[in-house]
Amino acid sequence: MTTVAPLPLRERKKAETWGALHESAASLALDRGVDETTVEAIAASAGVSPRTFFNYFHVKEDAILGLREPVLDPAQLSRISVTADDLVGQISRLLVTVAWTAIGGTDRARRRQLIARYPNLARRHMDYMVKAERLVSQGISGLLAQDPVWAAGVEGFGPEEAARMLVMIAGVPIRFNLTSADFDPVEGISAETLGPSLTLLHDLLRKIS
Amino acid sequence: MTTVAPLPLRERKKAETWGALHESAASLALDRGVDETTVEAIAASAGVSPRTFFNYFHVKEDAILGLREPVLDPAQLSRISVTADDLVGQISRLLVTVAWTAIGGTDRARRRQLIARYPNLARRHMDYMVKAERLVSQGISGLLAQDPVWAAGVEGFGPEEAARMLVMIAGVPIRFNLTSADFDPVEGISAETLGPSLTLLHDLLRKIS
DNA sequence: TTGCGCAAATGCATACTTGCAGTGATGCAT
DNA sequence: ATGCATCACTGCAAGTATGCATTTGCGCAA
Repeated sequence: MTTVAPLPLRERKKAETWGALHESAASLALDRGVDETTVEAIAASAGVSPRTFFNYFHVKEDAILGLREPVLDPAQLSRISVTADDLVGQISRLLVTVAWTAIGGTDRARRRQLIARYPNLARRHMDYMVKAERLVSQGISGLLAQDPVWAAGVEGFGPEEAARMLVMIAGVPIRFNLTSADFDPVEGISAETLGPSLTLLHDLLRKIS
Repeated sequence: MTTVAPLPLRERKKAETWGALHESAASLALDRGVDETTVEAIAASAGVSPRTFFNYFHVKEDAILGLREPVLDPAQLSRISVTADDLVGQISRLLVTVAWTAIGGTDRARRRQLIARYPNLARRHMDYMVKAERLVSQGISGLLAQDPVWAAGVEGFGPEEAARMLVMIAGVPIRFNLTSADFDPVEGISAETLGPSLTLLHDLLRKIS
């Protein structure tokens, strides 16, 4: 049996406040509408001050969807092989993971209803993509620096810059999906939906080079 | 002799209001600082109401820098050859033009001082990049649709989607420059600074495909 | 030239967002 | 147990941003 980590009181309270704010925001938004749900109401319903709300979420929409800051799991990063041939595909998948674990946290059914009714909520995905790119860039940069082939850099650019552009390239199919008309903000991006975009990318690259 | 187009009074006044707001914003920001310059003060100095300010600029920073909405010049679009071999390079240069004419409008020396003192002002460049990409995407989409090779689409995607991804790829070297540590927000991006990034892009693409 | 339609400008109300200073509870070392 | 440092939370104030209804004055045609 694994003993549950007994969170210190402080941590626990913080998690509770976060949960209360998210719960309040989501349920208020669902039954009275997003624009009709004010930060003041959310805070009141969660039993904290409006000022505290902004200590937990940058913007109202994040509270409604329950978004957390993206985090790069070192274990997943280390699974990347910079010498394998589908490096871009690997990075794309890593990007999706980083951005989506931040996004897809909570209550699926309610998310679906909310986003269906208020598509604007999904606009925040792009922001999280940007943050994910920054994180992954740093990670990949470290990997390249350790690799004999990449460490020397490319065309006068160091491995750090190579990593930055590599991640931008890998981000293209994701941004492409994110801006597609038929993108499903609840399902997010999966291997299934990312695949065709990666293929298109590779095809275009072949066509133009 | 060409007679100067006698702008209707309405148009002229609008241009004057725009100029007054920009002038007030820039000069106030320069001598008392950006954060110390309120929209209220700008509007007062320009002789209009604070509400009117937001009819001209989305955000305070845009007024300080005098940014205009990006516009795609049809003449420049028609100069693109979708069959030439450096299509990505062509699109990149077009993107730069579209985004930069919107940005580099006014008084160079003052821009330099402002951005040197308040680097955060330059963060707005990315937003204008996004708008430029949308415009150019639509344009390129039209071109591809008329071309026999592209019109059929690629890998099950139509020409609009091919255009969208193509423009995203072409945007990579620009975003790369925009996020570089040594990027000069006043000079912007020129053939000179775009060149190396395009080379890096091509090199990476060759390496990974 | 008179009158109508329209766009710019305005006033007002409301909400979002952030910085700062202060307070109390928590966690930790003595 | 005591004292201290830290952190969550709070209240207040200022500023940014937007929607809506109303007024003002330009442009145009009868």
